[in-house]
Formats: sequence, C-alpha cells, structure tokens
Amino acid sequence: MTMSWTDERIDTLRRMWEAGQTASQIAEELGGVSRNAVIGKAHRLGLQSRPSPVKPNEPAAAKAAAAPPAPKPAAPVAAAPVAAPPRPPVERVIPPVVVAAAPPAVEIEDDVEDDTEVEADAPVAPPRPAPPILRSVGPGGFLRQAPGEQQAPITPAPPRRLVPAKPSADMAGKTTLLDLNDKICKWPIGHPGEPDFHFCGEKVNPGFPYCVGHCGHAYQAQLPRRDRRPPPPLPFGGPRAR
DNA sequence: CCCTGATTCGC
DNA sequence: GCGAATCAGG
Repeated sequence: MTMSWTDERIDTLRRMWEAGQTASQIAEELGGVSRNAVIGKAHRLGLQSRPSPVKPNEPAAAKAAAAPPAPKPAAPVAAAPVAAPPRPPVERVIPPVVVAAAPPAVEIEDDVEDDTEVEADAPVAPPRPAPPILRSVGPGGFLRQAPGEQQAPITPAPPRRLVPAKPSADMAGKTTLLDLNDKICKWPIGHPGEPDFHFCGEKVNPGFPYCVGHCGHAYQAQLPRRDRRPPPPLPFGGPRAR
C-alpha cells in the first residue's frame, strides 16, 4: 500500500503550501513523499505557485545566525541597512489539528481560542481594552497558559552536568533528590549539579508529579505537535567533527 | 555546494 | 494522477 493522497494529506499539503511552507517541509511533514511529489501535487491541485525563484524561508532565518556580517576591511561604502522586503505572513504555521493534551481521565474544559488576526494595522488603533486572555483549566485547578502566552516553551531544567547535588548546609530545608516521593512536587529548582539544586517540594496536585502551580507550567494548552522539530538538545555538546 | 520551485514525461 | 529527473534561480 503506497502512500496515497488522501483527503487528509491533501488538506495538509494545501494548508501548508498556502501557508508558505516549503515543499521540503511539507514533504517531511507528510512523510513518504518526496519534495518533488509535493510540488507536483501542489501544481495538480492548482495551488498558487508563489514566487518560484525560491525565497528564503525559516531555515534561512535559522541559519542566518551562522552568517554574521564579515566586514570588509576597506569598505567606505555606507552600510545600507537592508530594507526587509515584504516579509509577510510566513509564520509558524501548523498543518494538523489542534489537540488539547488531556493528562489523566478527567474532564477538561478547553476553550482557548485566540484568533489574533490583526490586519496590517488599523489607522487609529483604539486603546485595546483588556486583553481577554482565556485560559483553560486543568484537573486540579491549574491554569494552562494560553497559546498566546507561551512565549518560549519553558524547559524545566536542562541538566548541565551529571553531578549529583551534594548535601551541604545550603541544602538545609531544601527538597533534594532523596526527598522525592509521590506526594511532593518534583518541579526542579535550579539545575542539576548546582549547589542549591532542589525541588519544589509542594504537595502535589493529586495524580500529577507537580503541585498545582507547577502543573500550570508543565501542562500547557497544547499546540499542534507537528511543529518543526527543534527538540532534542544534543546530549552533550558534540559538534559533529568532520 | 546548499537550497528553492517549475516543468517534463514515462509510468 | 503520480513523481523522478531535470531544469533554473538564489
């Protein structure tokens, strides 16, 4: 059974294509198809072929950092600030459906619907009253961060060293690794290996490894998981040697 | 080289 | 209809 263009896959293709994702990205997302297949299909679908002569995408922005300006010694030329061309709405666009993560079998209310579709800009922007931030409430009563609030998917505490905290005077009253049990919040404070690394220690939100407060951080209104794949930080900084 | 999308054309 | 091969531009 070969990969076929099911309605769902076509829909994903269409939406990603229209969203400005590159054929490669789409192909990768769909899986089982090549970049060419995506392009071919897109055309057959009559999808609008945007500026064909390639246009830098997200990857460019990502790699941009790797290409810092190499100033030429003799260049009296006024550094013309490159006017950013119409960098339109090509944002992170997620193809699949938005699903809310539902940890345990508990009723969940999820009405986070923040359509922030701001047009270019209103001539006279009336003082936006009060940002109606809608948060969903998770089991135990923790508030999920609304998608709009999810600045950076905060990482609890990326380990830096593989060194266990040693008991010391500083740790007096702190919840250490040895103090962990099923009833106390395991939210890490600080980083492993650091002198005062410890855990929250609050009473857990029943059924969760964290207290109610930290559950709010740990369980956020779910963004589509199909996002780009920037996940696993290298176990250890092993820049691939050539 | 890398990347991009467009097009062709045998299947 | 499909997509590898090819072409063409950045």
